[in-house]
Amino acid sequence: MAIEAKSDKSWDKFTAVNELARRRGFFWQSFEIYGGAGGFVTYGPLGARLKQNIENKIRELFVTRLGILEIESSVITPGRVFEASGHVDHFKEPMVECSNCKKRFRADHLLEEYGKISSSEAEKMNLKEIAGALEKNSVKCPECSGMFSPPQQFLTMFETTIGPYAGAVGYGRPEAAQGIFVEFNRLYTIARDKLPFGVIQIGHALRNEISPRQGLIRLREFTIADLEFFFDPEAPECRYLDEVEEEVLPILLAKNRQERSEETFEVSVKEALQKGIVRSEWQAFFMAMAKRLLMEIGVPAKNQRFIEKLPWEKAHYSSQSFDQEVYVERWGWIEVSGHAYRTDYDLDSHMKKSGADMRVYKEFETPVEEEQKTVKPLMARLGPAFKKDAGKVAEIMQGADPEEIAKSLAEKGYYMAGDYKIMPEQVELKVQKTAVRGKRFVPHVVEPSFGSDRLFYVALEYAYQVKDDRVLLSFPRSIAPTHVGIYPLLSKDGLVEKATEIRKLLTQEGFTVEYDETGSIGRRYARADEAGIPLGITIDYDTLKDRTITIRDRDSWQQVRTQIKDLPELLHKYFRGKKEFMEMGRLLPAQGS
RNA sequence: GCGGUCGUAGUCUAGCCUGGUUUAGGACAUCAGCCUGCCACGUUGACGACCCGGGUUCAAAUCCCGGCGACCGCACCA
Repeated sequence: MAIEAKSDKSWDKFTAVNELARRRGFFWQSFEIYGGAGGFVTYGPLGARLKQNIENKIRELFVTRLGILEIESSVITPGRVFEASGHVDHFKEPMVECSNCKKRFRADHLLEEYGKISSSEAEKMNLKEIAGALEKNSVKCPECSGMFSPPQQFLTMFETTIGPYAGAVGYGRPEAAQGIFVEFNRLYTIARDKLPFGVIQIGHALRNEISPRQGLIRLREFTIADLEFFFDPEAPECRYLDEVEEEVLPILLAKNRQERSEETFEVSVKEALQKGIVRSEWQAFFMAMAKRLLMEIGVPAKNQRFIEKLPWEKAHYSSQSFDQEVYVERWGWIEVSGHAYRTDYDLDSHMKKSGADMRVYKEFETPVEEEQKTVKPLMARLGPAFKKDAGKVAEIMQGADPEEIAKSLAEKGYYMAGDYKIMPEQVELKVQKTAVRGKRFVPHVVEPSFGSDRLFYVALEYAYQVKDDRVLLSFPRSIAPTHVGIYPLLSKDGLVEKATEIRKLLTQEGFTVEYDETGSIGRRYARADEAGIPLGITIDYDTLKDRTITIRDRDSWQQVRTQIKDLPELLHKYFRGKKEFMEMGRLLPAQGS
């Protein structure tokens, strides 16, 4: 318990939160009966509900309010998808181990530092080449000058085969984003061929972390909320910008980070865009939304910041990245969301790999007149000249660049179509004027990506409070896993029956309710505070007389008295943030023991 | 993966060094009563543990080895 735990020197919030979480059923490490497995957690009843509530906040913010489309795709993904996306190449690291001191190093980093090999060069090398390069440059262990073991690749994606066929390699997705990109064409149609539009997916992702630690902060299986927002790079304006312009973003710039400065500077969204700190309006918009999301789950603005990623820290697909970080007691700043400008990288890669056309068509406001040279083979002349090869010749010419044909005919007096010599009189050169009404292009993407488990953790940590040696979880009311507790003051004289009635009334209204009649009333309040239940309804003898009850506030422990019949409406308003606790009834004088 | 520290009921912990004293002790939580007119009251009782495997020994929670897991540091974290 918190009371004893506090006197312990090793006490910190992380430990306390994890302990409470396990005890009260928010989450715990999975597979405990088999000794546990690192990087996997089970969310218990309260945790599962809290997590859903947080994820529903994301939905409310993006799906409901902005009309972002939500999809759900599979975790297991054919290998080609992640070959195209670049993950197969980038999600593994060549590592060497010093055979003397056993320290492990990234082989490519060693080559960059001691072998004067550029990072792009080092990245392209295979294991043999790396081994060779290490030897050639006589790279030794920087710690103890020992020799290295042969380099090995460590792939951080979970690999499997799809069906019984060894050749059908599949991976557990390390992000939900690719599930959106691969379905782009269909989604674009469903969005009725209009940009901009966004698609979100909240689901599990897998990363075979070398050493997952830190509880919920780094898991091997976790929930990610990836939002891919597609827009026309020539029309990059964000239509909701005015809603967030004045929102202040605390930003730690890459150039300051390189000077080892931790100084964030506060800019409004508007300024950040004007000064070019954030390059995309949509990205700035989503950063502002992310800040609001975190505030809504209980993290004050002063404990949030955005850091710009250094070039080598950025994901392979990103042209500008910011991490949203939240301050937690144990580890300092931890990432809760990433904001990447993915440009057209992913769609372009899938186009190349799959052959599917993922461009969208854009009509110009006014059609553009374009002059185009065309070559028309005159079959009447080609026929007699080439006999049965004439068809083939015509085909070659139609595949060739008309400009080149014209140029050759003009300069040399003939044109070589493969092995065939074409004379000017065998073709008709024309300049054709066409009205080009639009063009095809690959949309750009900005991606906000939230780690659901980390949001969950920070919500828990920020809700954690100690008041008079009692623990309470002060969740914002909109994410509280349980809405109201219902308590008969005593378990006799008809109070239980009355309480049961009220319980039924409120569950039918859709509230999540915890009914508790065991132990003293104080104990039940304490239990409820620890589960983060914002309101408690107590049924006492006056209830039987005048049909009123008391509502108790978790955070202030104050009580108001009100009519049972008003409860449903009052509670609905309270949980939608349209009524405050003190407005729900007549305040009762503080009751002490 | 490496090094250090550690692993006893739901939670926290005593015992381990120096093997037998233990039917493994306590606190809190939980459950069933009694009590109780608003903040972990009191009281009676109940439930409940030596991470897993092997070894040493007449005897292992205790000593040794291996595994798993946790925390810290190193490395890693697109």
